[in-house]
Amino acid sequence: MASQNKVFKALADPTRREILNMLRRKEMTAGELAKRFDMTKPSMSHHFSVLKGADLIVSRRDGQQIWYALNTTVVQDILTWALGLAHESGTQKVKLRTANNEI
Amino acid sequence: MASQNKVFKALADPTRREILNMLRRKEMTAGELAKRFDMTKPSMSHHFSVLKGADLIVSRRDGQQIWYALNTTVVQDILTWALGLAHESGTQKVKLRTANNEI
DNA sequence: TACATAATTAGACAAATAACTAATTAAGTG
DNA sequence: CACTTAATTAGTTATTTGTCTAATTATGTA
Repeated sequence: MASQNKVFKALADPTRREILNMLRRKEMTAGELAKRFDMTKPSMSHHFSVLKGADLIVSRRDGQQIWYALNTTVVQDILTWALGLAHESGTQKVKLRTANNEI
Repeated sequence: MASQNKVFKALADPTRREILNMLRRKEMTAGELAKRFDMTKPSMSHHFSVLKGADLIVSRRDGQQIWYALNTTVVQDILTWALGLAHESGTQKVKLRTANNEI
């Protein structure tokens, strides 16, 4: 995990959690994302920067626009952390699968 | 979930995450917990209060001591949230089981 | 009651955070 | 080049957060 602390600090803000939610299905540009919040673009830029610093999102430039996408690897790390809490360690091994039995 | 925002704010501090980790296996008293951190008891008390406010821990008094224990229900809520992020919703249903196939 | 122990509450303060406006960078277009 | 659009960076400010010391509450015991 990038830095566990950066990840949890990033998740502490509701705007940033909502950004992650919006990126769940598809990548989006900074402008597209910003439009959906009642906040200035510089403020949104700051949130993108915090999410990037935590490795929760990745970005790429395409012309004038910057596309942001969820980094599911770090989300998996959060899951692993929460699983460690949820199930007393040592006594139980955990498996995490989809309905189709994929990892 | 108590209030999703309170939960994530509570998780944002490394001391509080460590407290949760220590409560993973067994409940502990405020004093026992406080001893293990390089911090005053009032500071620890504050962290307990934040964790309680987020419903991440529960407490009971036994004589002079207050016992704290992890509330695994809310930890499950965090898992559910992270699962929602990790797997694009709609296309996949998720199951979460232990090695013994318990829920 | 008087004292000790466990823990919290109150209040102060420095550091971190999230928001804004103004300025800047980068890319596209006439 | 001049201008527009997309986005970020710089700098300011109010609020929140984490820590401390001092005071208080609650319980147990001689």
